[in-house]
Amino acid sequence: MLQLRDLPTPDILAKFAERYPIADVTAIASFLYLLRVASDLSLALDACLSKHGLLQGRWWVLILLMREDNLTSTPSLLAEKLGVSRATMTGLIDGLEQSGLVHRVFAQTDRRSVFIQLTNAGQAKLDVVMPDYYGRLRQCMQALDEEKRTQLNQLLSLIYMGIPSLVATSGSL
Amino acid sequence: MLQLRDLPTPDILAKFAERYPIADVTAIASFLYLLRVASDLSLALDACLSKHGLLQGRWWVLILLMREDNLTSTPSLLAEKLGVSRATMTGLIDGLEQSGLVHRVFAQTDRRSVFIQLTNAGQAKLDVVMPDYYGRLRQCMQALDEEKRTQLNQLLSLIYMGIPSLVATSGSL
DNA sequence: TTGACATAGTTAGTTAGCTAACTATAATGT
DNA sequence: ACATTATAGTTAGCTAACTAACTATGTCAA
Repeated sequence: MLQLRDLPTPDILAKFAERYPIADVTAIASFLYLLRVASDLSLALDACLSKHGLLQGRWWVLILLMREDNLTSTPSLLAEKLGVSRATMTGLIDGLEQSGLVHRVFAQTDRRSVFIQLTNAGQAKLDVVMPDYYGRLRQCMQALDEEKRTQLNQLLSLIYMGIPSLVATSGSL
Repeated sequence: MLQLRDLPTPDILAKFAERYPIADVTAIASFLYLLRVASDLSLALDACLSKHGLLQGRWWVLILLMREDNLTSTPSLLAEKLGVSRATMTGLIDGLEQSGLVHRVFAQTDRRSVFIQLTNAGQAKLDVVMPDYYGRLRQCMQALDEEKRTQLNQLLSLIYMGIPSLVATSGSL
């Protein structure tokens, strides 16, 4: 996401702010640091999952299936919940089915539709991966007490609400 | 990065925590929200840059060049600073050179090496893109005063220091 | 009831990243 | 001096994402 290693130093920010006076240097610094921390977290998650032979996309599909009471969903719903295209979901499911972690069940009611079901092997895989992931995440976040976590969420949601103004065509929104 | 749209609801988290007692639900919630906000910010940045015909990777290269006093660097250094492979940097530079935003200058001292220089067109492009980006970013972050930004940076750095324990093979680090 | 449109899933082709291998050049140690 | 090793950049081939187009099926209204 933000692979940039060399975040701007204060003097670089000052130099850019001189040429572009609209620059808000503390906004830029916080923004870039946020992207950087999140990006490194995502890479660390990749590394954690790869030890179990999983990639983020496929892992999320398993989790979404486990959320369902009958461990079953459809490619369209999964794609929507995961925020990927249906074409991408086809590929994710292909990979998971080849590994035996999910299987396709053709629907009787709607012959266009397919149900994707977590297999026993898929549940067993999660039963190994999730405790490892949760344990590591607990350690990673242990420096933040409950108050700090709440504070973080509040700050993030302030930024989140500002996102439309980063992308908006003009003053709308 | 984290494309997941459906963040877990409190009851889903409770269900998972019941099966996996090591789970730290507030840690999980903050972690996922951080990834989610950062991911949406990155997508918004993509959208902002695409209006100017740029992609994040190429844009960062232009910025890295502008940081240099002589507007010049080498593919290896650029790759290292951007955190991509040298092969990827070759592709980024190819694209920028075809757009006339940078050009390659062969080094006399070391005949293996190439200098990458920002062209006038490249600087002109930045002079359009950067004020737009900086202005939008200022708006996006305006809900956070200086104190909140400092707070955010501190919370992020606590998480950042925890990343090694997310990826570490065992108790080391 | 049937023609137009909508929906579910897949396939094909593109893209931007990666690793590994390659060419050319430089540096180093015996 | 010269064989070995390291470095700079590129090329080739892989992957996982995307969009667009396609097949099959379902829905709905004139």
